[in-house]
Amino acid sequence: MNFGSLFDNTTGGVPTGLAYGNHTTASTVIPGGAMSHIAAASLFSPPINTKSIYSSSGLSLALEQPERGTSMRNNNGAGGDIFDGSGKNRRSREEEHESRSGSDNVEGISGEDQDADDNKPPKKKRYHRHTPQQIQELESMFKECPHPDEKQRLELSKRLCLETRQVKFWFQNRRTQMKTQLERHENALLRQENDKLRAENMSIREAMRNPTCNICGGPAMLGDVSIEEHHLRVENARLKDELDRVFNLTGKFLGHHHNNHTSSLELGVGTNNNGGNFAFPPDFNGGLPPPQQATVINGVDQRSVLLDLALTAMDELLKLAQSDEPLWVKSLDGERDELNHEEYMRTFSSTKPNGLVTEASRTSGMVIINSLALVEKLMDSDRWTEMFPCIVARSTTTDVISGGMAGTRNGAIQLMNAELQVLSPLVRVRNVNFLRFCKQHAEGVWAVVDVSIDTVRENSGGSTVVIRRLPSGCVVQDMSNGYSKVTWVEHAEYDENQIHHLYRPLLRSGLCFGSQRWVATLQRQCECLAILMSSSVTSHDDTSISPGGRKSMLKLAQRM
DNA sequence: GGGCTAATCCCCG
DNA sequence: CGGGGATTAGCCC
Repeated sequence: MNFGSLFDNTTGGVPTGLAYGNHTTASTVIPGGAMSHIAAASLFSPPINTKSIYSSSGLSLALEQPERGTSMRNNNGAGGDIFDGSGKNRRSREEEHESRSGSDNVEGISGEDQDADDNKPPKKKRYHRHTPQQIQELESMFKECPHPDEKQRLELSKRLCLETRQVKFWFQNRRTQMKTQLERHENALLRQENDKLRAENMSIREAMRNPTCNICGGPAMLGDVSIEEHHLRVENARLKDELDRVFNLTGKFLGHHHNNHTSSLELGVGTNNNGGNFAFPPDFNGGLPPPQQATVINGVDQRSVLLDLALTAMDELLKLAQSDEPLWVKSLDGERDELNHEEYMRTFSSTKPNGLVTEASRTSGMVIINSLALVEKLMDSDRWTEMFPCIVARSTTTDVISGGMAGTRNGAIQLMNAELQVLSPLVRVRNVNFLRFCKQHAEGVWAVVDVSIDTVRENSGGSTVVIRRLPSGCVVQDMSNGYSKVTWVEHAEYDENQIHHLYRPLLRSGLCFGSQRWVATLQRQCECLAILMSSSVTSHDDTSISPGGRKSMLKLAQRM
């Protein structure tokens, strides 16, 4: 059998054999003539608008060209002119196929016929395309169910006059095609993403070649790290310079000179003035518990260093407390004095700390407490914490360098650790290590000075100083009316980058840790105590004071 | 030569 | 046995 006979056999009506016509006569592939009516109508009428119907289907793309071989053949089957146009060539090709397929059935659907004629070259496929109508049906079926079961395939094969295996192949290939399409789509998306990232990468590289400052928009000369490093180097040089001067002073004071030092001592003193007006007595310990064993670091007695530190700090505090303009300038609200930093640097031969922000303020106030009691409170870490609950979260005396002289706090030097706080969740607690030195300057005149010491004890040299108290503290002078005049100086420096930006203005104006706050708190606490002391201490019906607060104040009052 | 499609081969569950 | 991956064959551009 050949296609010629198949086509000629119009009574059979259907060239269904198309691919397998060699062995499958019309009668076998399309049983009976029942198919002929439907098939003749649906399969062989030329597609009106094939493209619109199949444009979405990859498998049916080839069908967009109805003049191609398959369609031509189908058209021919419908009675069209097979010699029309290029049809002649195709016809001859088909004839080749036909002649081949006539005897070659290796890949034929009916395997049992495979060796019917074995004197022909095997494995030669015939070229064949399903008709647009068949494709359309298959596509619509595929949309509903990409995996038809056997029953569905059988039904479809009958309806389309295709072998069930053909239907099976078609669905298999269609799924493969669908998968390939999806992969292509994904690849396209990935390529797009890749191009985008590549462009982004290029722009970042370009930006890195010509860095601009995010803040000023100008060219950035240095990266953040190197700026920080630069600041650290400058600060380090400054500290080394200060250390040299302090060691020289220590040498003068103690009668020996330290030539070499590599101590990691960081001094919070902003001045290098010699203490001058204060001399330690030979028995500086004053009969009080002897100081702890001298700590020697790199050949330097740390105790002597601390003594000198205390002296210079006290000297600075007194000068700050006693000077007026131009060192101090009244603040706008008139409630405190603000330090004239330039004058300060001239007076104390200080250098401006690089990368740090300094805050210095001075406030005076009358406080209903006598100097001895106040000194006692300041030198006792527990009482000090209770006195300034909103500023000091916690404090401990870590070391006593000197207990004072003759049973008093005069000359007492101690190392303390404290957590300074601002009652705001925005500002974290600042941990400071500092030296506190108490000295009586005259009858009824005392001064207590604090100055930060960082890494002295640990000798680690690696701690980060967030906040450092430069010589700060108070000078208290007894008044005749039971009050005393307290002059509080608060001088600190911060790494502004480590302070919450909302609090920078407050810090700069001293509203967080400044002298005003210390004095106000001191006054408030002492007034409460005075009230408690003058009224009935046992009165428990004052609901304006919390039980805890009352307890705390009673404790303080009883100690006074 | 590469894309598309029908069909085949082969492996695996 | 069917599904799916790999491959082949044939055709077209």
